[in-house]
Amino acid sequence: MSLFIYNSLGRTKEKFEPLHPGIVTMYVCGPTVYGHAHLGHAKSYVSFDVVVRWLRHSGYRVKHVQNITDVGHLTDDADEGEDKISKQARLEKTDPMEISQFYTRSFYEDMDRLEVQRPNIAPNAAGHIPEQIDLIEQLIKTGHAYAVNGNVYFSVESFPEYGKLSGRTDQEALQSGARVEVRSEKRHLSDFALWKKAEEGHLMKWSSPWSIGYPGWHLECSAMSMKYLGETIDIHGGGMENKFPHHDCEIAQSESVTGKPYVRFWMHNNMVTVNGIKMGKSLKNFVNLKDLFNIFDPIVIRFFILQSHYRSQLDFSDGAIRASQSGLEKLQETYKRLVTAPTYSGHLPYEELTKVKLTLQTLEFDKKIKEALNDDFNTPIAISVIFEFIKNVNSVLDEHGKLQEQTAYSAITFLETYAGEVLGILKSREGLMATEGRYGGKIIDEVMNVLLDLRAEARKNKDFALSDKIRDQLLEAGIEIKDTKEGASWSKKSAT
RNA sequence: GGCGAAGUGGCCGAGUGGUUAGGCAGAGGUCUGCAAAACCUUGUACAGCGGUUCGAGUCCGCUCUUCGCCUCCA
Repeated sequence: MSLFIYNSLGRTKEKFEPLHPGIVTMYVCGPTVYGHAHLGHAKSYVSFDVVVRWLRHSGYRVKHVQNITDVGHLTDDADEGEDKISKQARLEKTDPMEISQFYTRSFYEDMDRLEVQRPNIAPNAAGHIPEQIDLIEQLIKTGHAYAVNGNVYFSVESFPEYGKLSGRTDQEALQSGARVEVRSEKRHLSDFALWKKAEEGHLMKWSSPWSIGYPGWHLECSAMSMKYLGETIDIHGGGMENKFPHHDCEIAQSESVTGKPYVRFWMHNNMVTVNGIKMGKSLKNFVNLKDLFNIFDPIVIRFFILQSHYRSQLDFSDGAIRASQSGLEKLQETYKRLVTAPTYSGHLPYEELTKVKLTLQTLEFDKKIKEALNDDFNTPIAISVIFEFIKNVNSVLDEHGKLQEQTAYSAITFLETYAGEVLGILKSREGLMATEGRYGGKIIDEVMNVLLDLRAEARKNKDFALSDKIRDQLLEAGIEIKDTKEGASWSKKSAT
């Protein structure tokens, strides 16, 4: 069974084979660190995290590079020429470096909580100025770039394929709607900056052969991708909004220098809307992850994201997340039930054996879920397979109250592999058994066992007043009791 | 204006030429001392209008609507 990936370059699903057998080189556009991460970051990085996890699960060594953009892109508002990080630094009356460090840490905090595995290499743009200057020099030398007044521009006309990713290939047509050209030092309106001379008061600047200034917006990805992964990489991921101009510019810069394909597979994830509307700074509807995590468990957000396909727009709403939360709880509960279910060795009576074997036949589920993930990382389908599976697990446990050892083992393995290792939506066994954290989960477990024993005894003596009192009071304390065939169990009720 | 995506049952959200997506919510039932949970049953949805086809949410055309990008943005 082969993996097929939708390649934005060509807009079709293509069979994926890495350039070098066994090793996948992958670059994902990272965040600009001038503010806390929001829901859009979550969607992007959770999606690509599953890509990495699935490739690794499939046996590849994945070399995953994700940049940190700490050289701010230019802002478009009144503070002309000032970049985002400089601006934020001025607002916060501090050093740009401090800003980018602060938000870099904040970013990883949030990603960690979302169970996003960290990249192998996380290079930052400010730390790779020489590499970027070097790339510009090569572009000038080969006639693809020119310097004017301390600025350097890439000459779009020198790269006939410019725009091939986004489909914006006809540069003349693109210009036709534009206003009569303001006298520009650029040779062509579509030419883009590789190096900008720093204006008065610009905080982040470096010396270069052309001026004291800073690199253009698109350069860092090309420079760092080629430095750490080579001239041609297997996968480059990013948000759809970056197709043009960012990714098209990357292609132009890189391929002009190397003469080789820059990226074999371009993957673009789609955007988040909030209650049906684009999430945008101007609309003031950015959903900050730190705020969101106060309301919902980060793993619920992760699950919510993976319930839709990475190439689809995802609409965020309170109701939708709540629905996901209920669904995920069911999955977690079933896993817990499975892990704690009594098992027995030996054989089942014939009719039970056939039933259990048929219903918990994991091979079939294994095949289905592999097919889904190999089909352009179709996580919604993968999740639906997991739900079918847990329904069968519950069904068998409802009927028998116990599982044959081998069945239990393969069922647990199935969940831990796909829901856990690949999708990252399963809480660890320890996390399920105890209340999280440092407050002595183990002790609480033991106290709960005492309470549950007492209640079981009360029920046995038909002292329902007492047993209900225990149940009701625990519920008030946020602990829910469930009576199943395998005995009573408890779980923390979700906050909402 | 240019480039692109999409309109699916109460909600979210897959799929795609003929067979159940899945989750949440709802209804009925089983189980239970009661409840919760779980399980079983239940929903004949694919924007509208034409066309292709033995057969279309699924392909084609038109219409309507929504959304994204073209300016920093995941």
